[in-house]
Amino acid sequence: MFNLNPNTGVPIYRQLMEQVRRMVSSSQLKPGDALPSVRELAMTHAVNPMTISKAYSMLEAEGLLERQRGKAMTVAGNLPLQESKPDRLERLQPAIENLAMAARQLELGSDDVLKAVREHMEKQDA
Amino acid sequence: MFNLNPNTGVPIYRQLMEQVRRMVSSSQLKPGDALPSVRELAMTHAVNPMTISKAYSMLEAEGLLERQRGKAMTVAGNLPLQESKPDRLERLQPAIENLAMAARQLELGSDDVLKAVREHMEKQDA
DNA sequence: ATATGTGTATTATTTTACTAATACACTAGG
DNA sequence: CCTAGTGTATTAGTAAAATAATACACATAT
Repeated sequence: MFNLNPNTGVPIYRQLMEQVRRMVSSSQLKPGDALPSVRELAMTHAVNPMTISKAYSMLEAEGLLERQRGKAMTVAGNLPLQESKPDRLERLQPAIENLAMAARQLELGSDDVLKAVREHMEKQDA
Repeated sequence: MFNLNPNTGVPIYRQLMEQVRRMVSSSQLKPGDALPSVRELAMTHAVNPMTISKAYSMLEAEGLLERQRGKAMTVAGNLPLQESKPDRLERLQPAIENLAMAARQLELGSDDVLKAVREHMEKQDA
């Protein structure tokens, strides 16, 4: 469900927060949906439970998740159903800027970059 | 010349290392070329000089840079002139994978992603 | 020689991220 | 009631990242 890589330099709890935000934004996680348990995520990603709990707590502080004693964390109920495509494209911008910077420094033109992106995403769908 | 953002979670010295590697790979930095001085980079990016020095030292340990006492750091002289396009595309992969993951979680299709990338890169060239 | 420019070593401090091992409060099902 | 499942608090420790303030060794141009 999530993709947590401890070798990117990006803190694990930050990776998780960002990915939850995206999936809520696209309604792959809808209001009321339960999130994977802290211990389960910690197990499958070989990470300390408190690292997961930290991400969940910060998302609750943001108002994105709701906490109920003794039960699994759920997506907050007072959220717009799905963000518009422009809003989701806005969330994609940092990844695009990062890609564009790398391409510029590698002196790869938009044609080469677009081809590489297309090939990767088609492989993904298959 | 470089783009160092302290808010991404990625350590500054790692950002710098990666960007130097890319520009050497594309021969925007050629063997013998001097790099910006530690103090200059530290000033313009509001960063501690030792943070820059750490990146330079690690790149020297990699064999990418050469150090000469009292003089500026230079690109090592024993490097292949420019990496092939396939090799540079290989270096682009992490940025592509990151973009594809974000798109998948945002439920944005390849058409929308490609359009957004194209628009961003065209704006860049202008 | 002197001044200015390299990178670096040193020492100390602060902040952040992550791990570890327990224990607690609560919910739900048998 | 009891057990297994939630998230969390607690306390402690380790490691990484970045800052800060000096000081050193060397090169280069004046």
